[in-house]
Amino acid sequence: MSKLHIYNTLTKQKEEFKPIQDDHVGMYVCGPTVYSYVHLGNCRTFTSFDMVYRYLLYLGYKVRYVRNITDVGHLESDADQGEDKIAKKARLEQLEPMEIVQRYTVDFRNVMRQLNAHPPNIEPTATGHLIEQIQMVQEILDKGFAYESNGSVYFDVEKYNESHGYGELSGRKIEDLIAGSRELDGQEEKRSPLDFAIWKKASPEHIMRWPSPWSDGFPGWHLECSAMSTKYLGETFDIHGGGMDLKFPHHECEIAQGCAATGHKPVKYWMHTNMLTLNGKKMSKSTGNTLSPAELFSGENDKLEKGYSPSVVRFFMMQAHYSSELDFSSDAISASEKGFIKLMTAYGVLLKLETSSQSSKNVQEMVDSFYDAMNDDFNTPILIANLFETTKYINSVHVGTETISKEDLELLQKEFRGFVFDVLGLVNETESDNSKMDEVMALLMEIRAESRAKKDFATSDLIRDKLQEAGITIKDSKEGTTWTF
RNA sequence: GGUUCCGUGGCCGAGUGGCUUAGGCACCGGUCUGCAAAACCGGUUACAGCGGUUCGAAUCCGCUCGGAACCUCCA
Repeated sequence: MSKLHIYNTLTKQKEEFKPIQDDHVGMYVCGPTVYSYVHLGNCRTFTSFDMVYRYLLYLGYKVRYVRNITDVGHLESDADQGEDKIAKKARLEQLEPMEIVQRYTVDFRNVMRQLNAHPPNIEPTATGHLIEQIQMVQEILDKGFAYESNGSVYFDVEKYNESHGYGELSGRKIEDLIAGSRELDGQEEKRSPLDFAIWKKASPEHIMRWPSPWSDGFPGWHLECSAMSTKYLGETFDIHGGGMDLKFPHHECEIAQGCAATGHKPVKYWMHTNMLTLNGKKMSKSTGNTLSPAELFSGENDKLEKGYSPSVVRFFMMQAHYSSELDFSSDAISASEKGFIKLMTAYGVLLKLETSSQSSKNVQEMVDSFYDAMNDDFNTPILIANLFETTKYINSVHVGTETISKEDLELLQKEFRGFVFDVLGLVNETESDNSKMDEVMALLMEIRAESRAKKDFATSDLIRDKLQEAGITIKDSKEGTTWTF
């Protein structure tokens, strides 16, 4: 069988995945800034990494998955003299910053739970790690890669570049960056426009502030991830993930901070997920081009005629590779819903399949194809294509044109279930565990069968049509009648 | 303006040198059915344009056109 390969955005090639420490994997993913409700684009990234996490677990790795909550520190812009996003929103809404943080953190966790994403093993917050961040600022200062200016501390990019090379991840050259940098207000404290704050002195009206050796202030843009990933995963860990839009400058700065503080690169495999677009453009809070999960699930929005369940949304996302752009549209999600139902129906059939002395197809090869797809840089669209090929086989066995042995059936049930539910993280929403409902339906099926036997099709069709209106579909076959939502 | 990426059939979306007619949705025909639905079998539509490399390119190179991300917070 193939081995897991990951496309490393640092080296720009697929590499065999070899954890630093035996079968233990450390994975850090940049989480959301909780200053407003998460939108579907945010969810795509976290759903993609949830799939990565799930597959690593499925392969038997012991994974420590850390995903932060950014509740401080991202500056609005340099022009704002360091006004904090959280603090700004707080003033607008007349709330305490931590109240804002709490509200949107709860919303975020709720949405991710609906999407059936596993919670991370550790979900650290920036405000909970001020001491670690201050220590890291000091380390970088001690190593000579930062300087203090008027109470703020800046990372010295040009000095760092002399010994380490800045821009490796994003493919940028420092000369180009200098040439392309814009003159902005409030930068006179910096030696170079490329330098970035790792500690920022708070202006008098700034709400979120902490004491430090340099000033009452707050940590810089990129420092929290470096401090927290180091604390929980060590100075060098296996996988660091995030959205493509974080590649520069955020992740570039993380690499620089890590190298400056410890002398070596912090991450072995960098992974970046691509954007979910709406109308061909990136979803963005600042431009308002967004669709919220709640709107999508309920259907209460001006973009869709109906709502789609979280599993359908998840399936839709999994039908594209994580590194490709994915455009959201009503037609696309609608097509995914039908495919999703087909897959779930096939799973139901798989559980009840009758066995023969031998299989008419090579089931082991099918199962291998699931692993091969995922081992090739988590290629979920190929996995799903292979699952649909298997679906055809399952249905053929059901109608008797193909056969399966007892051993193969057990294997296929285990792995099909594993990849669909454990790896892709889908939920079989068509499943009913309501025994009362089953009894009522059994009665209706019996009445209908009797009407059909008496050729009273008016009654049988009435039952079928009314149930269809209620969202329940009847399927007749030689073995009897079944029903699904 | 700079950096990077993309452009696949009616729609979504894999594939990156030769055999995947990927897969899903839609559509058409057939089997099954009291009629349907589902399922199964079969079919239709393709690699943005132009030029080059090659025995051979959707896949490599160049140009043109179109789109996206980053260069300011952003998943």
